[in-house]
Amino acid sequence: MEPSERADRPVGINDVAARAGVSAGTVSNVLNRPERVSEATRIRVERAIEELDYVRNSSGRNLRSGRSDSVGLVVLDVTNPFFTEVAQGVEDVAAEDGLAVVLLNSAERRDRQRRSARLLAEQRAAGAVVMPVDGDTEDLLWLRKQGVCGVLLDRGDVGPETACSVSVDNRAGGAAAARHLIGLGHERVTFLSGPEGLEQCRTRLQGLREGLAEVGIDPESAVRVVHTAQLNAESGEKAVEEVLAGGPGRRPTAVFCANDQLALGVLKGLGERGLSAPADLSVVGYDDVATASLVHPGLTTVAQPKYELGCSAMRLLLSELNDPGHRHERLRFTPELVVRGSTAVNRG
Amino acid sequence: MEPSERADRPVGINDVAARAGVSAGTVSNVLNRPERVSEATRIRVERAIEELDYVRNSSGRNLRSGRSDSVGLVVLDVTNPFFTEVAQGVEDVAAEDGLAVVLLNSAERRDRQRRSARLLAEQRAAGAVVMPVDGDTEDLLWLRKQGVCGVLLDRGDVGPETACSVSVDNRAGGAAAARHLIGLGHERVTFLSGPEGLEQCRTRLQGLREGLAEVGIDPESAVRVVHTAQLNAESGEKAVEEVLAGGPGRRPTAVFCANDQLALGVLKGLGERGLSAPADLSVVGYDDVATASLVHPGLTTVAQPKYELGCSAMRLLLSELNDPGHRHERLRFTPELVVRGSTAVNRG
DNA sequence: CCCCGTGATTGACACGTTTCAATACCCGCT
DNA sequence: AGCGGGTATTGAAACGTGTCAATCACGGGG
Repeated sequence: MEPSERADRPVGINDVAARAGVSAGTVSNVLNRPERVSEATRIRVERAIEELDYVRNSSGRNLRSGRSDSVGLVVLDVTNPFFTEVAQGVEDVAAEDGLAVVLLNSAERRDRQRRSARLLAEQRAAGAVVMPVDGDTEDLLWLRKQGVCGVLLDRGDVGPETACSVSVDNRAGGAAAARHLIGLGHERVTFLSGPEGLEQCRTRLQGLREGLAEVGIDPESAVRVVHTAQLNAESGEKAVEEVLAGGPGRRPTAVFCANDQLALGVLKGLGERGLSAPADLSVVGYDDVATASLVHPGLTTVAQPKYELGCSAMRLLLSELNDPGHRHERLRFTPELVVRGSTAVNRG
Repeated sequence: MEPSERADRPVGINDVAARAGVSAGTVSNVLNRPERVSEATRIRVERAIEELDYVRNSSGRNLRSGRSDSVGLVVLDVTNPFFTEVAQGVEDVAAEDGLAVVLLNSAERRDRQRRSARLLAEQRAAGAVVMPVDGDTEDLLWLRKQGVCGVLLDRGDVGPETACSVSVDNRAGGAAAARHLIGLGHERVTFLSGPEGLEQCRTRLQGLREGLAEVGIDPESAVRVVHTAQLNAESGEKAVEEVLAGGPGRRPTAVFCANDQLALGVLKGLGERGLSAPADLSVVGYDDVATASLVHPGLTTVAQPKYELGCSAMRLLLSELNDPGHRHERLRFTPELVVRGSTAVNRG
């Protein structure tokens, strides 16, 4: 139709310039600093852009500026609703600034985390929000050395002189669960943990113990710890047997799970054995994922501000990117206990 | 420490070349076609790369090649477990080929879908897997015109001469649900749909009707349709009232939900009214998300091969990218009914 | 001793954009 | 008419990489 339609070479800024009868620099100005160009030419250029269906090539732009306009989000498990809500927050805030979010999934594996970091470095990403596998912040530090500023999210620790970080007070969460259970008269509780060595699990356990100690209960004898292979429902279901074990006298009256997924698994496992919460066992989870309110009985759980976590992490990142007087910040949220039906007064 | 450590200008291919005493072209060859370079120099270059901690700049590479090495995945809702499982599949397959996945969230909004498309075009993404909002394939076509080859996933339709597509046979899914309910003696069923006009909902409903007609039941009188504002649990919960409405004689004995989220909401809503499935109402969902097996009673649902959906979409995309003799393909899965506790024989 | 073939390496250019110093233009004032 | 000052536009130079024709080094064969 249009005789000026060239071969299949994509249309570039020069084609637009030619069509509008101006230089490439002017087109660039129209795109980036419209105030510097007269209205007449601006309109002419805009029409040319429209007519040619020009879309700018960000490779060129990034090459020139040495910086890309996308940020990375390295997440531990895309299928875990906790992380996707965080991602939602990150993305919404990033969108306000026109930044694209590259979602990388480390699947809890160090090698994949490393690959993700390399990738972001190669892209010269503007920044990255990373939830390190297992508290391993090495890749984050490497990224920063490469000039990609990174914010630490929810796990691990680097000094506040090194990078921003946002986290939730896991100790307080554990203590809140403890106080709730004590208030209901529970004195023997099992902590259902994830794989050994996970920092967040350890800290939640620590909070639980401290909460018990506060009221004079000896944590050593009152809490027993059971480890699972993974932080998912299947593991929780399988662990029910072991949670309940220990002889009738020593059978716990409550279980505090490191994770909602685990807790949901426990609820299911109880049902399969003809038992139920809270009659046979009070169950407390952690995270407050959407499903927690859908099961019956509803899951009592320690709620984390997931969406806000993502938002604030991204805001800190934006501040570091745009604000020249930026000082690293260490943001810390306090979780809140949400009481639903899975816990009740101990009638043991 | 190293006196050769330059200013904070990032190290480029030229720095490596200088350090190794070769030309930039040779370094590039080491990186991209190692077989063309002698072993001695290759080792020397590799050491230089190591020593300088060089990471290549993909802006330059992409600019040169006119193509980036990442693919887009445009998804309707990052927080919906259905989509995240699909994303998992896409990502796993992409990782095999060293492609990065940029996850874009259209949040069911046309404008955000358009933004995502623009972004991918600007990045000159190698390809895109897109689940169009509301069957709107316009952006996909535009992307293809821009040279970004796109695969259509799960919704909408373009002719197979235009692009590859992967979908699930929604009609068969609806029919399977119908057969199951008929087998249990249900003859009055409500279809709980999403917002009006969603193609997938319409087709599932159509399948339901056809399944009923097969055995001589008149769909017109047997099925009633209730629409909700969104395809989420909250909407399902709110819709319970309306689902149950219609007077005792006309009260349905079963409800078929367009979505597991809706179905889970219905289960919750029933509980809040002192009712329960399947005693008061048999409930069937669609998708088989992880939660479906965790609630009590377990949710009978039409299972979609979510992970495989993602894998195949990405495979088709890879084929189009790498295989010169590629022919567009239209892949179609058949869903499978998973029977759990939320449905039972009609004792009305 | 020269020529030629082969394989390794180089040098220069192209990719599409932004930036910035330099220029062209216009207007009002002396 | 000439000049100063402001604004609009241009032209050329980067940015870091991949490619490819041209060159170089090295031996073997005539």
